[in-house]
Amino acid sequence: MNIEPTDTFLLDEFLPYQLCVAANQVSRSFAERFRRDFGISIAEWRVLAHLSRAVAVSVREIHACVDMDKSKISRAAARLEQAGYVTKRENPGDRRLVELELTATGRALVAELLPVALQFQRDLLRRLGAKGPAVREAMRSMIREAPGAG
Amino acid sequence: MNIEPTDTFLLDEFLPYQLCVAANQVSRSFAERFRRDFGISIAEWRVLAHLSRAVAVSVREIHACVDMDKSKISRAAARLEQAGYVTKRENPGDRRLVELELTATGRALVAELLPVALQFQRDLLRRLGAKGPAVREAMRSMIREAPGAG
DNA sequence: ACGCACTCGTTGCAGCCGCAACAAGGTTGC
DNA sequence: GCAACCTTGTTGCGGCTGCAACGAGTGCGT
Repeated sequence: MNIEPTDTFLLDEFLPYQLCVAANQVSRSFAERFRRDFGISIAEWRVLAHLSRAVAVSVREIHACVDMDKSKISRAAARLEQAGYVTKRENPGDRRLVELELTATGRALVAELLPVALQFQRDLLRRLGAKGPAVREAMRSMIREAPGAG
Repeated sequence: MNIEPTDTFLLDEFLPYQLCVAANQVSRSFAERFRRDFGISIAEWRVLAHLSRAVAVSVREIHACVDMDKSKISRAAARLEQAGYVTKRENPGDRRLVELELTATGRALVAELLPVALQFQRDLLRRLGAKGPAVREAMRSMIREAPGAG
Protein backbone atom coordinates (compact mmCIF):
# COMPACT_ATOMS: atom_id res chain seq x y z
CA MET A 1 0.00 0.00 0.00
CA ASN A 2 2.80 2.42 0.87
CA ILE A 3 4.89 4.02 -1.82
CA GLU A 4 8.54 3.47 -1.06
CA PRO A 5 10.96 6.38 -1.44
CA THR A 6 12.95 5.01 -4.36
CA ASP A 7 14.86 8.12 -5.31
CA THR A 8 18.09 6.18 -4.79
CA PHE A 9 18.22 2.61 -6.01
CA LEU A 10 20.58 0.29 -4.16
CA LEU A 11 21.57 -2.78 -6.14
CA ASP A 12 22.75 -4.45 -2.94
CA GLU A 13 19.18 -4.38 -1.65
CA PHE A 14 17.70 -5.76 -4.86
CA LEU A 15 16.51 -9.28 -4.21
CA PRO A 16 17.14 -10.79 -7.67
CA TYR A 17 20.70 -9.50 -7.47
CA GLN A 18 21.21 -10.80 -3.93
CA LEU A 19 19.84 -14.17 -4.98
CA CYS A 20 22.17 -14.34 -7.96
CA VAL A 21 25.26 -13.36 -5.99
CA ALA A 22 24.49 -15.78 -3.17
CA ALA A 23 23.86 -18.64 -5.57
CA ASN A 24 27.03 -17.85 -7.50
CA GLN A 25 29.18 -17.77 -4.39
CA VAL A 26 27.76 -20.98 -2.99
CA SER A 27 27.97 -22.66 -6.36
CA ARG A 28 31.52 -21.50 -6.88
CA SER A 29 32.84 -22.80 -3.59
CA PHE A 30 30.93 -26.04 -3.99
CA ALA A 31 32.29 -26.49 -7.51
CA GLU A 32 35.83 -25.68 -6.45
CA ARG A 33 35.66 -28.22 -3.68
CA PHE A 34 34.36 -30.98 -5.93
CA ARG A 35 36.75 -30.11 -8.71
CA ARG A 36 39.72 -30.18 -6.39
CA ASP A 37 38.83 -33.26 -4.34
CA PHE A 38 37.12 -35.41 -6.95
CA GLY A 39 37.83 -33.87 -10.33
CA ILE A 40 34.20 -33.52 -11.35
CA SER A 41 32.05 -30.56 -12.32
CA ILE A 42 28.66 -29.57 -10.94
CA ALA A 43 26.91 -30.97 -13.99
CA GLU A 44 28.64 -34.29 -13.46
CA TRP A 45 27.83 -34.22 -9.75
CA ARG A 46 24.16 -33.74 -10.54
CA VAL A 47 24.13 -36.66 -12.91
CA LEU A 48 25.88 -38.86 -10.37
CA ALA A 49 23.50 -37.75 -7.63
CA HIS A 50 20.54 -38.73 -9.75
CA LEU A 51 22.09 -42.03 -10.73
CA SER A 52 22.64 -42.87 -7.08
CA ARG A 53 18.92 -43.41 -6.74
CA ALA A 54 18.19 -45.62 -9.72
CA VAL A 55 19.74 -48.56 -11.48
CA ALA A 56 19.49 -47.50 -15.10
CA VAL A 57 18.34 -44.06 -16.15
CA SER A 58 18.00 -42.38 -19.51
CA VAL A 59 19.15 -38.87 -20.36
CA ARG A 60 15.53 -37.96 -20.84
CA GLU A 61 14.59 -38.83 -17.29
CA ILE A 62 17.47 -36.84 -15.85
CA HIS A 63 16.45 -33.96 -18.06
CA ALA A 64 12.92 -34.15 -16.68
CA CYS A 65 14.13 -34.09 -13.08
CA VAL A 66 17.29 -32.06 -12.89
CA ASP A 67 16.75 -28.73 -14.68
CA MET A 68 19.67 -29.10 -17.04
CA ASP A 69 19.74 -28.85 -20.79
CA LYS A 70 19.78 -32.14 -22.67
CA SER A 71 23.12 -31.31 -24.21
CA LYS A 72 24.64 -30.48 -20.84
CA ILE A 73 23.55 -33.84 -19.48
CA SER A 74 24.79 -35.62 -22.57
CA ARG A 75 28.21 -34.05 -22.33
CA ALA A 76 28.44 -34.63 -18.60
CA ALA A 77 27.53 -38.27 -19.14
CA ALA A 78 30.17 -38.56 -21.85
CA ARG A 79 32.84 -37.23 -19.51
CA LEU A 80 31.68 -39.53 -16.72
CA GLU A 81 31.83 -42.48 -19.07
CA GLN A 82 35.32 -41.58 -20.19
CA ALA A 83 36.37 -41.27 -16.56
CA GLY A 84 35.00 -44.76 -15.92
CA TYR A 85 32.25 -43.76 -13.50
CA VAL A 86 29.24 -44.68 -15.65
CA THR A 87 28.42 -46.96 -18.54
CA LYS A 88 26.22 -46.07 -21.48
CA ARG A 89 24.19 -48.83 -23.06
CA GLU A 90 21.36 -48.60 -25.50
CA ASN A 91 18.03 -49.72 -24.14
CA PRO A 92 17.06 -52.94 -25.98
CA GLY A 93 13.35 -52.17 -25.68
CA ASP A 94 13.62 -48.65 -27.11
CA ARG A 95 16.87 -48.12 -28.91
CA ARG A 96 16.55 -44.36 -28.81
CA LEU A 97 17.12 -44.42 -25.07
CA VAL A 98 20.49 -44.57 -23.41
CA GLU A 99 20.72 -46.41 -20.13
CA LEU A 100 23.17 -44.72 -17.83
CA GLU A 101 24.41 -46.84 -14.99
CA LEU A 102 27.05 -46.42 -12.30
CA THR A 103 30.10 -48.63 -12.45
CA ALA A 104 31.63 -50.03 -9.27
CA THR A 105 34.08 -47.14 -9.33
CA GLY A 106 31.19 -44.78 -9.83
CA ARG A 107 29.33 -46.15 -6.84
CA ALA A 108 32.46 -45.81 -4.74
CA LEU A 109 32.81 -42.22 -5.87
CA VAL A 110 29.20 -41.45 -5.03
CA ALA A 111 29.71 -42.97 -1.60
CA GLU A 112 32.47 -40.44 -1.11
CA LEU A 113 30.57 -37.54 -2.63
CA LEU A 114 27.36 -37.77 -0.66
CA PRO A 115 28.80 -37.20 2.82
CA VAL A 116 30.81 -34.23 1.55
CA ALA A 117 27.74 -32.74 -0.09
CA LEU A 118 25.62 -33.26 3.00
CA GLN A 119 28.28 -31.71 5.19
CA PHE A 120 28.44 -28.75 2.84
CA GLN A 121 24.69 -28.34 3.14
CA ARG A 122 24.91 -28.58 6.92
CA ASP A 123 27.50 -25.80 7.01
CA LEU A 124 25.26 -23.69 4.84
CA LEU A 125 22.24 -24.33 7.05
CA ARG A 126 24.22 -23.57 10.18
CA ARG A 127 25.04 -20.16 8.83
CA LEU A 128 21.38 -19.58 8.03
CA GLY A 129 20.42 -20.49 11.57
CA ALA A 130 16.70 -20.49 12.27
CA LYS A 131 15.95 -19.12 8.80
CA GLY A 132 17.09 -22.35 7.13
CA PRO A 133 13.71 -24.05 6.71
CA ALA A 134 12.07 -20.80 5.57
CA VAL A 135 14.79 -20.37 2.96
CA ARG A 136 14.32 -23.86 1.66
CA GLU A 137 10.59 -23.32 1.42
CA ALA A 138 11.18 -19.99 -0.31
CA MET A 139 13.46 -21.57 -2.91
CA ARG A 140 10.81 -24.16 -3.62
CA SER A 141 8.11 -21.55 -4.06
CA MET A 142 10.34 -19.61 -6.45
CA ILE A 143 11.13 -22.71 -8.46
CA ARG A 144 7.55 -23.92 -8.87
CA GLU A 145 6.17 -21.10 -10.98
CA ALA A 146 8.22 -18.83 -13.17
CA PRO A 147 8.19 -15.27 -11.78
CA GLY A 148 7.75 -13.45 -15.06
CA ALA A 149 5.22 -15.86 -16.50
CA GLY A 150 2.27 -13.79 -15.38
CA MET B 1 23.13 -35.39 17.22
CA ASN B 2 20.85 -37.62 15.21
CA ILE B 3 22.13 -39.48 12.22
CA GLU B 4 19.93 -38.81 9.25
CA PRO B 5 18.84 -41.74 7.09
CA THR B 6 20.68 -40.73 3.93
CA ASP B 7 20.41 -43.99 2.07
CA THR B 8 18.55 -42.16 -0.68
CA PHE B 9 19.83 -38.76 -1.70
CA LEU B 10 17.30 -36.38 -3.21
CA LEU B 11 18.82 -33.64 -5.31
CA ASP B 12 15.57 -31.68 -5.12
CA GLU B 13 16.05 -31.36 -1.37
CA PHE B 14 19.67 -30.27 -1.65
CA LEU B 15 19.90 -26.63 -0.72
CA PRO B 16 22.79 -25.57 -3.00
CA TYR B 17 20.90 -27.09 -5.91
CA GLN B 18 17.63 -25.40 -4.94
CA LEU B 19 19.43 -22.11 -4.58
CA CYS B 20 21.02 -22.46 -8.00
CA VAL B 21 17.79 -23.41 -9.74
CA ALA B 22 15.81 -20.63 -8.08
CA ALA B 23 18.44 -18.03 -8.94
CA ASN B 24 18.65 -19.27 -12.52
CA GLN B 25 14.90 -19.15 -13.02
CA VAL B 26 14.54 -15.70 -11.51
CA SER B 27 17.54 -14.45 -13.42
CA ARG B 28 16.30 -15.92 -16.66
CA SER B 29 12.87 -14.35 -16.51
CA PHE B 30 14.35 -11.05 -15.39
CA ALA B 31 16.87 -11.11 -18.21
CA GLU B 32 14.26 -12.06 -20.78
CA ARG B 33 12.05 -9.20 -19.71
CA PHE B 34 14.85 -6.63 -19.88
CA ARG B 35 16.15 -7.99 -23.13
CA ARG B 36 12.75 -7.87 -24.75
CA ASP B 37 11.55 -4.54 -23.41
CA PHE B 38 14.80 -2.57 -23.31
CA GLY B 39 17.38 -4.54 -25.27
CA ILE B 40 19.90 -4.74 -22.44
CA SER B 41 21.54 -7.62 -20.61
CA ILE B 42 21.78 -8.19 -16.89
CA ALA B 43 25.39 -7.02 -16.87
CA GLU B 44 24.35 -3.81 -18.57
CA TRP B 45 21.43 -3.39 -16.18
CA ARG B 46 23.77 -3.67 -13.21
CA VAL B 47 26.10 -1.04 -14.60
CA LEU B 48 23.19 1.28 -15.28
CA ALA B 49 21.77 0.67 -11.82
CA HIS B 50 25.07 1.61 -10.25
CA LEU B 51 25.45 4.67 -12.46
CA SER B 52 22.01 5.85 -11.42
CA ARG B 53 23.45 6.72 -8.03
CA ALA B 54 26.58 8.62 -8.98
CA VAL B 55 27.62 11.23 -11.50
CA ALA B 56 30.89 9.78 -12.77
CA VAL B 57 32.12 6.34 -11.81
CA SER B 58 35.14 4.30 -12.82
CA VAL B 59 35.14 0.64 -13.78
CA ARG B 60 37.18 -0.02 -10.68
CA GLU B 61 34.50 1.33 -8.36
CA ILE B 62 31.77 -0.70 -10.02
CA HIS B 63 34.00 -3.74 -9.75
CA ALA B 64 34.41 -3.10 -6.03
CA CYS B 65 30.65 -2.86 -5.49
CA VAL B 66 28.89 -5.08 -7.96
CA ASP B 67 30.49 -8.55 -7.90
CA MET B 68 31.26 -8.67 -11.58
CA ASP B 69 34.56 -9.33 -13.27
CA LYS B 70 36.44 -6.30 -14.56
CA SER B 71 36.22 -7.58 -18.11
CA LYS B 72 32.47 -8.12 -17.84
CA ILE B 73 32.01 -4.55 -16.68
CA SER B 74 34.29 -3.25 -19.37
CA ARG B 75 32.40 -5.05 -22.10
CA ALA B 76 29.03 -4.05 -20.71
CA ALA B 77 30.18 -0.44 -20.59
CA ALA B 78 31.40 -0.66 -24.18
CA ARG B 79 28.01 -1.94 -25.33
CA LEU B 80 26.22 0.76 -23.33
CA GLU B 81 28.44 3.41 -24.88
CA GLN B 82 27.77 2.12 -28.37
CA ALA B 83 24.06 2.16 -27.64
CA GLY B 84 24.34 5.77 -26.57
CA TYR B 85 23.40 5.28 -22.93
CA VAL B 86 26.72 6.19 -21.32
CA THR B 87 29.81 8.17 -22.17
CA LYS B 88 33.36 7.13 -21.42
CA ARG B 89 35.87 9.84 -20.66
CA GLU B 90 39.31 9.53 -19.23
CA ASN B 91 39.72 11.06 -15.83
CA PRO B 92 42.02 14.09 -16.20
CA GLY B 93 43.41 13.66 -12.70
CA ASP B 94 44.31 9.98 -13.14
CA ARG B 95 44.37 8.99 -16.77
CA ARG B 96 44.15 5.29 -16.01
CA LEU B 97 40.60 5.77 -14.80
CA VAL B 98 37.59 5.85 -17.05
CA GLU B 99 34.72 8.03 -16.00
CA LEU B 100 31.43 6.44 -16.93
CA GLU B 101 28.49 8.77 -17.02
CA LEU B 102 24.88 8.45 -18.10
CA THR B 103 23.77 10.40 -21.14
CA ALA B 104 20.36 12.04 -21.24
CA THR B 105 19.09 8.99 -23.09
CA GLY B 106 20.68 6.80 -20.46
CA ARG B 107 18.97 8.66 -17.65
CA ALA B 108 15.67 8.32 -19.44
CA LEU B 109 16.26 4.60 -19.83
CA VAL B 110 17.10 4.22 -16.14
CA ALA B 111 13.94 6.09 -15.26
CA GLU B 112 12.08 3.42 -17.19
CA LEU B 113 14.09 0.52 -15.84
CA LEU B 114 13.82 1.22 -12.13
CA PRO B 115 10.03 0.95 -11.78
CA VAL B 116 10.03 -2.28 -13.77
CA ALA B 117 12.79 -3.73 -11.61
CA LEU B 118 11.06 -2.70 -8.41
CA GLN B 119 7.79 -4.17 -9.61
CA PHE B 120 9.59 -7.38 -10.44
CA GLN B 121 10.99 -7.48 -6.94
CA ARG B 122 7.58 -6.81 -5.47
CA ASP B 123 6.12 -9.74 -7.40
CA LEU B 124 8.92 -11.92 -6.12
CA LEU B 125 8.38 -10.80 -2.54
CA ARG B 126 4.65 -11.33 -2.80
CA ARG B 127 5.21 -14.95 -3.72
CA LEU B 128 7.56 -15.32 -0.77
CA GLY B 129 4.94 -13.93 1.57
CA ALA B 130 6.01 -13.57 5.17
CA LYS B 131 9.32 -15.28 4.44
CA GLY B 132 10.52 -12.37 2.30
CA PRO B 133 12.56 -10.49 4.91
CA ALA B 134 14.08 -13.72 6.22
CA VAL B 135 15.11 -14.67 2.70
CA ARG B 136 16.74 -11.31 2.14
CA GLU B 137 18.61 -11.61 5.40
CA ALA B 138 19.64 -15.16 4.49
CA MET B 139 21.02 -14.07 1.12
CA ARG B 140 23.03 -11.39 2.84
CA SER B 141 24.47 -13.83 5.34
CA MET B 142 25.43 -16.20 2.54
CA ILE B 143 27.10 -13.43 0.58
CA ARG B 144 29.17 -12.03 3.43
CA GLU B 145 31.44 -14.97 4.05
CA ALA B 146 32.30 -17.66 1.56
CA PRO B 147 30.78 -21.00 2.60
CA GLY B 148 33.76 -23.16 1.79
CA ALA B 149 36.34 -20.78 3.19
CA GLY B 150 36.40 -22.48 6.58
C1' DA C 1 3.82 -52.09 -45.29
C1' DC C 2 4.28 -47.42 -45.60
C1' DG C 3 4.32 -42.51 -44.60
C1' DC C 4 4.11 -39.19 -41.21
C1' DA C 5 4.66 -37.14 -36.93
C1' DC C 6 6.87 -37.48 -32.82
C1' DT C 7 10.83 -38.57 -29.39
C1' DC C 8 15.63 -39.21 -27.92
C1' DG C 9 20.44 -38.16 -27.69
C1' DT C 10 24.35 -35.89 -30.02
C1' DT C 11 26.68 -32.23 -32.28
C1' DG C 12 27.63 -27.58 -34.52
C1' DC C 13 27.52 -22.99 -33.56
C1' DA C 14 27.38 -18.52 -31.69
C1' DG C 15 27.74 -16.04 -27.53
C1' DC C 16 29.20 -15.34 -22.76
C1' DC C 17 32.36 -15.82 -18.89
C1' DG C 18 36.52 -15.89 -16.04
C1' DC C 19 41.32 -15.83 -16.01
C1' DA C 20 45.60 -14.14 -17.29
C1' DA C 21 48.48 -11.33 -20.06
C1' DC C 22 49.12 -6.86 -21.59
C1' DA C 23 49.78 -1.65 -22.42
C1' DA C 24 49.37 2.67 -20.50
C1' DG C 25 49.55 5.38 -16.53
C1' DG C 26 50.90 6.46 -11.84
C1' DT C 27 53.64 6.00 -7.31
C1' DT C 28 57.50 5.23 -4.38
C1' DG C 29 62.30 5.13 -2.88
C1' DC C 30 66.63 6.49 -3.63
C1' DG D 1 65.20 11.79 -12.51
C1' DC D 2 64.67 7.27 -12.95
C1' DA D 3 63.97 2.49 -12.15
C1' DA D 4 61.15 -0.85 -10.10
C1' DC D 5 56.69 -1.72 -8.76
C1' DC D 6 51.65 -1.14 -8.43
C1' DT D 7 47.00 0.07 -10.56
C1' DT D 8 43.48 0.40 -14.23
C1' DG D 9 41.02 -1.02 -18.13
C1' DT D 10 41.11 -3.83 -22.38
C1' DT D 11 41.80 -7.91 -25.01
C1' DG D 12 42.92 -12.87 -26.26
C1' DC D 13 41.89 -17.30 -25.17
C1' DG D 14 40.01 -21.66 -23.57
C1' DG D 15 35.99 -23.58 -21.71
C1' DC D 16 31.20 -23.84 -20.99
C1' DT D 17 26.19 -23.08 -22.23
C1' DG D 18 21.86 -22.85 -24.55
C1' DC D 19 19.64 -23.21 -28.79
C1' DA D 20 18.65 -25.32 -32.89
C1' DA D 21 19.46 -28.70 -36.35
C1' DC D 22 20.22 -33.33 -37.20
C1' DG D 23 20.17 -38.65 -37.58
C1' DA D 24 18.34 -42.59 -35.67
C1' DG D 25 14.41 -44.77 -33.74
C1' DT D 26 9.44 -45.43 -32.54
C1' DG D 27 4.27 -45.37 -32.82
C1' DC D 28 0.15 -44.59 -35.27
C1' DG D 29 -3.24 -44.44 -38.83
C1' DT D 30 -4.51 -46.32 -42.97
